[in-house]
Amino acid sequence: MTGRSDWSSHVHAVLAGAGFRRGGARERVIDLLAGESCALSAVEIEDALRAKGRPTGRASIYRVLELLGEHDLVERVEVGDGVARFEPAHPGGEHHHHLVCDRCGRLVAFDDPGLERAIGRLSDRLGMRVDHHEVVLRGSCETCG
Amino acid sequence: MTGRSDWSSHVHAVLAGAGFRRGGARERVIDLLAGESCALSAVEIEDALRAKGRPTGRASIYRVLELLGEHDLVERVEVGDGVARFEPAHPGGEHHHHLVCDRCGRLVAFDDPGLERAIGRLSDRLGMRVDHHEVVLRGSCETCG
DNA sequence: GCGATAACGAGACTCAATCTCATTTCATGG
DNA sequence: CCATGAAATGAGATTGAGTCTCGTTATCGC
Repeated sequence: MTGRSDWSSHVHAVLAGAGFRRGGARERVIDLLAGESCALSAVEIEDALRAKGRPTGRASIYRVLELLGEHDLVERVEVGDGVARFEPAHPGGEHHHHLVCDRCGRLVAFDDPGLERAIGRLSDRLGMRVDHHEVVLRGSCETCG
Repeated sequence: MTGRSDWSSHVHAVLAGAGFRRGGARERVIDLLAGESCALSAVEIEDALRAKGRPTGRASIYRVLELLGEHDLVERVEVGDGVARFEPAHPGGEHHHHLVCDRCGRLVAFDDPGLERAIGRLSDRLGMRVDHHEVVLRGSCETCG
């Protein structure tokens, strides 16, 4: 199992290896993401950092997220409300997908090996290189059920 | 196989059955969608209608798309560029998903029974009602391969 | 036709996301 | 240890998809 601070050091290792300097904004965003389990939007990150007394420029937050995304260090999740959310991407490749509750809007994470296998077989059949996939289910969560 | 004008009459039947009046904007959007195979964004619809000499208000286009969506007459597709796209949803429930080419941005449609079965089994396992699902693959298309 | 009301549309508005550019910070070599 | 050039940052302007308002227009049951 890949832990939280492990992700953080993985991120630092990758970025240092790619020749990037360190910077305050980057550290703050990485710290925050490392400690959050659910996906956060850029605006939520901005608000959370300000609330923690570590205000950070909007442009920097988007820049950091873009950088992390380019290096496959975060996963971008879009559930149809026009807002992009981000969560740590773990090096092993294990990942999960999301169910969006249409009643309360809550985001529920799940994983399913059968689904992953089906997508793997599909990639082979299509004969195209598939680097990434995202599955979004819509329905109602246990609370709203 | 469900044809184009078939979708159009299905839409009219559903809306008439639900007690909606007809209106110019609605007809224009439905006509356009019925004739297009790929998913269109609201802005693309606005531009296409204006180009065809049938200019239609933006608010009306969004209203029509929302109405069609509420009645499962269109499928909303989001591929991560922050723009919602819409395409006719056929009554049988058969649908497809999309691969987005990261090089040229092209949208390629595909369907896969194995994937649908995996999602069906997953819904059962989760024990939550799953009304809808969307799968987006990212990679490179045949042209860019 | 007439009237109630649904449908429409011009344009103001919201807000996530992007862009600009001046300032600050880093890390390297002298 | 500090000068220096590049990278990183951030305040604020800008963009653009999407929403909202409200007065006007069209539909359809009577």
